[in-house]
This record gives sequence, structure tokens and C-alpha cells, in this order.
Amino acid sequence: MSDLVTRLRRHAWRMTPQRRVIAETLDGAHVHYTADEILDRACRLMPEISRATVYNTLNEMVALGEVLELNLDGRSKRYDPNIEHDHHHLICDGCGATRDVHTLADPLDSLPGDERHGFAVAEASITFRGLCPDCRRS
Amino acid sequence: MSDLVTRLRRHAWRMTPQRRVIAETLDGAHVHYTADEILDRACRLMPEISRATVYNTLNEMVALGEVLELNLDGRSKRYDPNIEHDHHHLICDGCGATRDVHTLADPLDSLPGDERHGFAVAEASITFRGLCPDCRRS
DNA sequence: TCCTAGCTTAGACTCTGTCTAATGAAAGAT
DNA sequence: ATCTTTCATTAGACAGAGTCTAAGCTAGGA
Ligand SMILES: [Mn+2]
Ligand SMILES: [Mn+2]
Ligand SMILES: [Zn+2]
Ligand SMILES: [Zn+2]
Repeated sequence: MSDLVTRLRRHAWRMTPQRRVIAETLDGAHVHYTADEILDRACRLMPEISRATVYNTLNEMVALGEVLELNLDGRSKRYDPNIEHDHHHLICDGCGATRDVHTLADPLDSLPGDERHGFAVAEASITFRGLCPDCRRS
Repeated sequence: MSDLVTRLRRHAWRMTPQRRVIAETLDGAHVHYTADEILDRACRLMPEISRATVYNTLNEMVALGEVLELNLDGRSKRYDPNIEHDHHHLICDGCGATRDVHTLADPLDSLPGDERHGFAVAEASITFRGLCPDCRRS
């Protein structure tokens, strides 16, 4: 049983066959698919699934707090089922490869009170950029 | 004379009237306009300027390293002429207001070697999210 | 002046994502 | 079991952001 499916069942939310296929497609560690990649993979299991359902379902999973929506590159959004362990992302400027990374310190602690401008700051995410081993060589 | 225009003149890059208008529109501290906002403002000074030129010019300024491209919200990219002082961004989840912020520690230092996966990590940017004073009240 | 490289332009095009209106499935009530 | 109501799914139209193309236009060097 997919871990994401298990988490979704805890919510008052109909688990339809389409939603199950999307959740199983998206499940796993270090997964950062775009909506269209999820549609492609889901179509292998359920060829008649529609694009609108994939988009609707991903938005609902995000609203339920069980999936994170990432804007890493300004192109398509990516969906990350790994909400358990707080983590950040390291992206290769050459090929776009994305890795999960963990930091020593919580970035929220690095923002002093007089830099908060009266905001109730809830979250901080770091995007690290550089060149992956393959792209360094070439 | 706009500071951004001054910086751009140091490059081997033709300073046409269109490019000057775009650079003067984009110049300033704490500026984070979208391409369409820049087009609107530039049109007040030069009504016949084209959308393609605005997009081309912004991409060239980014390639020259004189302007930063920000992907803060997954909608339109924003352009930031403030490359001098390293800074990060604080965004209101309610209204989208964006503030420049400065951190105590460099986030690059919080990524240990065994979390770099062989990458040559060049840059780290933090996006802080929360509610601005206005959005907290309502 | 002429030539050439590079710049600007309108509009077509692509990609990503949302919306609509109709159909279809699920679950509680009877 | 059937009805009823609510919610989910679907195809396709639509919208926003950005890129590309082909043609004409400048600016500056020979
Ligand atoms: Mn991740
Ligand atoms: Mn800024
Ligand atoms: Zn790479
Ligand atoms: Zn706000």
C-alpha cells in the first residue's frame, strides 16, 4: 500500500480509482514530478484518465497538506509527496537534476525580528543551485 | 542616470533607446516587477515598444548578471535589479506582497559537504512565507 | 555612402494550467 | 433495491506567460 494513499485515507475525501492511481504514481521518496509526468505515468495504469482530473487531484492533495507544490524553475510546478521530513532542494543549473537536501540550521532562525516587517513568518524554503557531477565535467 | 544603466554600459552591449527605457523602468531598490508590469511602464515613455523587446532585453540583462530573475509564486517571473547586496525574499501568502530581507547567516554554510551530492553549489536563496500585517488582521 | 551585424516588431505559436457543461459514480435515505 | 443528492470525471475551450519567426530597421564600420 502506498504511503501517500494511507495518509490520504485519513481525510474525509473520496478515494476514487483515479485518485488512487494518481497517488500511487506520485508516491515515493525523492519524487518531484510535474503534472504532465504524472499524467503520463497514470495513463499507463488507467489509459482513460483525464488531464483535468490529474490537475484537480494534485491541487486537492496540496490543499489537504499531504503533497508539497514546488516552484523550482519557473516552468512547470512539481509535486513532492515527502512532507514528513523537512527538507530543501538542490538543483543543477546544467541539466535540471533535483536532489533533496537537509540543512544543519533552520533558515527561519536566521531571520531576525527586525527583518520580519510585522509579518507572521510561517515557513522558509531554500533553493540551492550549482552544477551536478556530470555537468561539472562537460 | 539610472544605476542599472550605468552597470549595463560596462558591458559590450548596444544601449538602444528601447533598452534604456526598460533599464530605467526597472531601476531602483526593492523592485520586483513582472515582464508585463515593465512593459506597461515602459509604454508610458515609449508607446511603440514591443512585448518581444521587453522579454528579450530582460533575458539579456539576466544573462549579463545585472538583473536577477525570481520565481516566487509559480506565476510570472519577477525581475530584481538589486544584485549588489545579497538578500532574500519574504512573501505574504494572503496578498502576495514581497519584501527584501537580510539573514544573519549565509544559507550556503548550512549545507554540509555530505549533503552536496558532488555538486559544485554556487548559490542559495531563501523564500520566507507568511502573512503581512494587513492580512493578519483580516 | 554602402554593408553588415545586430535590434525591433507584430503576430503566430507553445506550454502550463484553469474553467465549463455534461455525464457518471457513490452513499445515505426510503 | 431504488431514489436522491452530492460529488467526481471528462473533453474541450479558454487564459496567461513566454518564445519564436520572418520581415524591416538602425547604428556604426569600411
Ligand atoms: Mn523534495
Ligand atoms: Mn529583491
Ligand atoms: Zn547537471
Ligand atoms: Zn498580505
